[in-house]
Amino acid sequence: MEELEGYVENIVFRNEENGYTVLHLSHPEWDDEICCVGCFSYVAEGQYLVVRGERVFHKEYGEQIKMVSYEEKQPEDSMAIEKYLGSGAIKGIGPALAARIVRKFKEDTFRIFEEEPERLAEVKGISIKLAIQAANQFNEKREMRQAMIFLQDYGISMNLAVKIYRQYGQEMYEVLRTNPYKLAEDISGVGFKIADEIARQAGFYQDSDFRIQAGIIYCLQQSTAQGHCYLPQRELVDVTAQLLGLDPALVDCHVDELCMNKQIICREIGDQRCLYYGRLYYMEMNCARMLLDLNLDFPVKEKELEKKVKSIEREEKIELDEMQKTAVFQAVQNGVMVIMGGPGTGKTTTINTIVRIFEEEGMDILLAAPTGRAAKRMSETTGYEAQTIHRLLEMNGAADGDDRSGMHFERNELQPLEADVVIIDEMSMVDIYLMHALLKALVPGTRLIMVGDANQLPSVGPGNVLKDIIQSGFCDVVRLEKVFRQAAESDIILNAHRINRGEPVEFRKESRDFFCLERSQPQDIINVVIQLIVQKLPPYVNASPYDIQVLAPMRKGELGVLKLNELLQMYLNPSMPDKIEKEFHGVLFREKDKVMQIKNNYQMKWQKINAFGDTYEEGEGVFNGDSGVIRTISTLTETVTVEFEEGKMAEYDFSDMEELELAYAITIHKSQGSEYPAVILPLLSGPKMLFNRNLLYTAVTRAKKCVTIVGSRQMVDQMIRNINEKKRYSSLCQRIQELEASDAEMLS
DNA sequence: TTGACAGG
Repeated sequence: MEELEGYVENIVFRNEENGYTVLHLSHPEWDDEICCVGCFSYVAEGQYLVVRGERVFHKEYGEQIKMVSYEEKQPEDSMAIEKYLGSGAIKGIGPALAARIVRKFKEDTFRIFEEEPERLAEVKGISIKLAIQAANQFNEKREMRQAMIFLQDYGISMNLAVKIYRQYGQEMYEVLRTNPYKLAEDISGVGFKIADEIARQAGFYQDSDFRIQAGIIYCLQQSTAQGHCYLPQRELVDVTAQLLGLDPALVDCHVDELCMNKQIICREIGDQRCLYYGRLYYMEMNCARMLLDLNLDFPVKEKELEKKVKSIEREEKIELDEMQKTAVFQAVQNGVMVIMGGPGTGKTTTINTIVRIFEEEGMDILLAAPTGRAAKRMSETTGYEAQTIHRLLEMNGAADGDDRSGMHFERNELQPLEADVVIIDEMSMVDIYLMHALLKALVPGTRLIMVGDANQLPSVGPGNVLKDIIQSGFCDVVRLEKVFRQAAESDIILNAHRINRGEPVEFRKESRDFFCLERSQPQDIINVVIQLIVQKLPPYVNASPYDIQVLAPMRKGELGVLKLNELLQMYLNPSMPDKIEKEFHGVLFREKDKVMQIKNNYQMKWQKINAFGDTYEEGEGVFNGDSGVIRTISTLTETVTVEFEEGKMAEYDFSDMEELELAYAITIHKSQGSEYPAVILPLLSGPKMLFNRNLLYTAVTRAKKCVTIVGSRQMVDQMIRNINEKKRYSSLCQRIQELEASDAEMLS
């Protein structure tokens, strides 16, 4: 970590929504300006800053400081004061006036501004009016600094303090005194917890109305982190009461008041009162409306279409089965449709044919997926450029961490996507936010084709978008069920289907691709895993140990990814005198290690190099979930070279290493969208929320040739019985059905 | 207890 101080010479880029800023810092003693990057809540050119951060090397923009924290500082010597005043920090005062002011008042300048502003007019060229105005500005900044210090006493970070001050200004003190919980409402980044702590310090009662209401809203917001779009009243009241340490009855009577103030929304589903955080209610509602509006009929001549499909089949040397043909026909005829299918059911072939048909009509087609990797795979399998939905919609300004406040999409109802067809793959990963954003950017007349496997892991964000759409029955859904892969009669596929149906898996003695080795102690499980990956499986599936993937449900714990990686590294890639190592954030990376990129990086350059050392292909972009092997580590150039699939070599600066993780073992979540010859699955125990049917299904279907579960059979059965996404409260399905019914009524 | 997305 470095610390440097200097003037903000110029602001190269600034996103006002979230503060993401690129700026140049200068100092009289430096030869060159230094570029700093980060989320600066408030900056202006001419400010004097103390910046702490890491020195990194950006491939395009060179050396820069990645800001970790910063503060504004008042300059002290007269040179610095003059520079500060003259920098434009105070309106009406330029370099010339600043010089004159400082020549007169020297080190006393700042005191004059604060205490005797009228004396500024003694300087030639400064009127009384300008003097007062300048002093006011100056003092505003001082007040801000005081406010910062005040807030920091409550344990509030600098960044939050700036946000709070920007929101309320001097009224901040009043807000803090009367209702600190307002902070949680008005300021993203201040949650109930921080507000509650401030309130406690300010002497608020445990059962104050403000506290209870803020608590209810907070719990509703928090429930979205569990994937809910709403909570039944009973459940909401119970969790809130628990959080606040109060009696449920006391909480319950506040719910109605919040509904009346429209702070939360209440709707009945069946005989159950459901409470929504407003934004989510409107999102579901709008999604339903937009989906229905999008679902136009496009009449076609079936004979001609059939002919076209035939000729594509001939050209591509493929043969579509009945369901695939149905999918193609529906795609052409409907504004909205869903294609569902597990791995190996021919989704790719179907998408390809659909793309070809539309292409021959000269239509504009856009392909996208919710993750970078899925998009990349879509590009590879279709031969058309696919991108993340976020990029498609030109996302802007998502801040780090959980703060989604600044995030928005440039493509929306005002500037919709210009396309005839939009095809989205891996729809199961799309949450209600993303769906809403996508739909807003589509106009009726554009076809929306959604492809996915509803049995995979649910989306990160709230909602059961794909399942709700399918269940609502408003559009055509084609289910591809026939398994084309050669392993059609394999136990992997059979068991995957059993898992889906909720039946116990069969471990047949004579099975050739689906095994369970029962062990009850973590250490035994680890030993078996190592034995499998080092000795037994490679010859069995005819692959190298690096092709075999260990998948674990969790990161932490005795059987977590972190621990497993440490051990597997020891056995698969032990330390050797000639292997260079580099520690980063407590993890040791070594040459020949199997690693994975954990963040989309569109700038990362890669090249393919032939046996003579010549580059024969190059490009950009490494995606979240891509795995590779460390080829070289250079302590001299401070770089790590990683070889990804197809010999793509990418060079990481040491400071980019936060984008890499060891990948002998990865979480099942991370494996979604990838396939491996063999999968080893250590399963023993863990939280019920996580150990569910989807997770097991996702893990099992990653394997092409062989699945080996090591651990508890009982846990396997438990997971199959544990359908927890049923517990995701969402109502997109109901909203669609309601609107569809009322549309029909209007027409009749 | 796990997770994605981007900007000069």
